[in-house]
Amino acid sequence: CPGVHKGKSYLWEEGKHAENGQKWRSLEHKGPLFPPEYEPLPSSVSFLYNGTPVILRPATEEVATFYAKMLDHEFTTKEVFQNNFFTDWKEVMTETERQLISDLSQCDFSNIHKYFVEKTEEKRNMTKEEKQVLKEEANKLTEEYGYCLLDGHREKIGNFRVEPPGLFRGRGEHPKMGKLKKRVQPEDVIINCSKDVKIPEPPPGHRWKKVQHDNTVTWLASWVENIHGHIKYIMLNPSSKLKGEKDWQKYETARKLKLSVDSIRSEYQSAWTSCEMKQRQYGVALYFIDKLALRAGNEKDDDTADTVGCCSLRVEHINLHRHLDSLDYVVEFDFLGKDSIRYYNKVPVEKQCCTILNNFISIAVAILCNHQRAAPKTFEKSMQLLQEKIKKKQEEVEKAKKELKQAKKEHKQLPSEVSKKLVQKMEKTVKRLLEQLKKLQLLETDRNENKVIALGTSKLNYLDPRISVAWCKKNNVPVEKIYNKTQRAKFAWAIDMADENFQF
DNA sequence: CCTCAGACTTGTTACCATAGAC
DNA sequence: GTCTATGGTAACAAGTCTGAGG
Repeated sequence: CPGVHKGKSYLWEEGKHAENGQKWRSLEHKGPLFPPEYEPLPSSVSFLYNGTPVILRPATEEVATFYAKMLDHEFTTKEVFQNNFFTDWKEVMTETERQLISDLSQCDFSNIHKYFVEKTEEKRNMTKEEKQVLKEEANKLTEEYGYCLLDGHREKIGNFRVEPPGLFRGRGEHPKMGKLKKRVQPEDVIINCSKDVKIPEPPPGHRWKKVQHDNTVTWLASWVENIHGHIKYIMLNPSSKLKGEKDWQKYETARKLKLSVDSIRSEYQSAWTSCEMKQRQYGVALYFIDKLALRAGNEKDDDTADTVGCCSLRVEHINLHRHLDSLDYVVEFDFLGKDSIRYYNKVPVEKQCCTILNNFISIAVAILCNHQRAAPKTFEKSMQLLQEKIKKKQEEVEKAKKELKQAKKEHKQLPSEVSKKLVQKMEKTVKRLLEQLKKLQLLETDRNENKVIALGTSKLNYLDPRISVAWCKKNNVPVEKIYNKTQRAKFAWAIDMADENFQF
């Protein structure tokens, strides 16, 4: 139980740390453990191209072994995997190799594959004593690299090894499958530890990218991975005090949430009736997260598998049923979630929720349909003019920003009343231009939406004008703002009749 | 105010040791 | 003794979310 540790109040410590974001006071470790260097294949094991043995330089051969080891897996038969692999492999090749090896289908890795299968077999057949020796060596490494000293406590590290090179697999239909995950060098690694301790030694002949002493973060080492350009970290094991306390905190938050869950539920339910689309979306999304425990669903990069969560669900991911399996108002979910795991569920929901969803879906469909409608001739032309205006304004903004930067620089170098005035003037100009740009952009989206949604028709024929009039009166908006002269004439009856309390 | 890098959590899978079945 | 099921854990991919900085 965190919080009642050996007479020390971790609660108090946590509170103290939390104030300025400090995660530790002292941190000492030996740095990450690197995978062994590549061992070239024995000369008896040959790679064949077009049926003929070809000797590859070690770097090229290494990448070939990554592929060869995976030959048993289904994914090496996938086109995306093969293309990505071959592209990256060719980049490692020498010019001569690249000239020769131009077609993956002519590559025969089977000897290499066989070699590794035999090696695993050999390892499996080792005697008990040999296995024991290996085990002890591994233990020694864990003992040496697997622990750190955090605020005087010896803590287990979660992943003390740098990830070895290989071919990226990814999950689901990942567009980057088969790409080469490059070998990480000490020169790529940032070390994080405290100032007053022994700094970890880089492997002989190498240096670290950087050694820093940032106690507002919990990681011991980091590097940038080449597939997505994300940062990878060496962090503590979940058994550590640091992780444990964080976990505990998480559940405490959940307990607090319990106290306000009723008000949250009534809040999102009332959002269902909001006149704002955004609010209704918010209300339904939160309802699903609450009812079905869906993940939030953040925005994703394009070059990852197409998976979604609650907020990134698309029209094709749900089906609405008035009746299904003797139930009313059923939402049928079918989508790929985290790790490309399929989520399939049929959920009866409140009628109101179903109506809103239906509404969301019909807006998407309407847009789809309206796209095919020819826009008025004058529309294209006026939009073009508007876009030119926007472009011009953007250039003006850029120019003004540059001038502002320059003015700031000059003011910094040689501050004077004149230079200060200039900076202020430029700041004003930039602000004004930005506002103008925003207005133009707003106009553009407005016009675009008008194009597809054909608001005019609804406004004149389908929407009871008394609703709009009432809204105007209630919100002190002049009716002139929403109806022009002709429209006001047409709806004179409504303007006269409806007060702010009108209910349709 | 918004974006996005960075930090951290969550989840799957591969691998391995071990226990029980045969 | 060998085979196989099982459970733990290392590895690492794939999420979430926050806060610094433009």
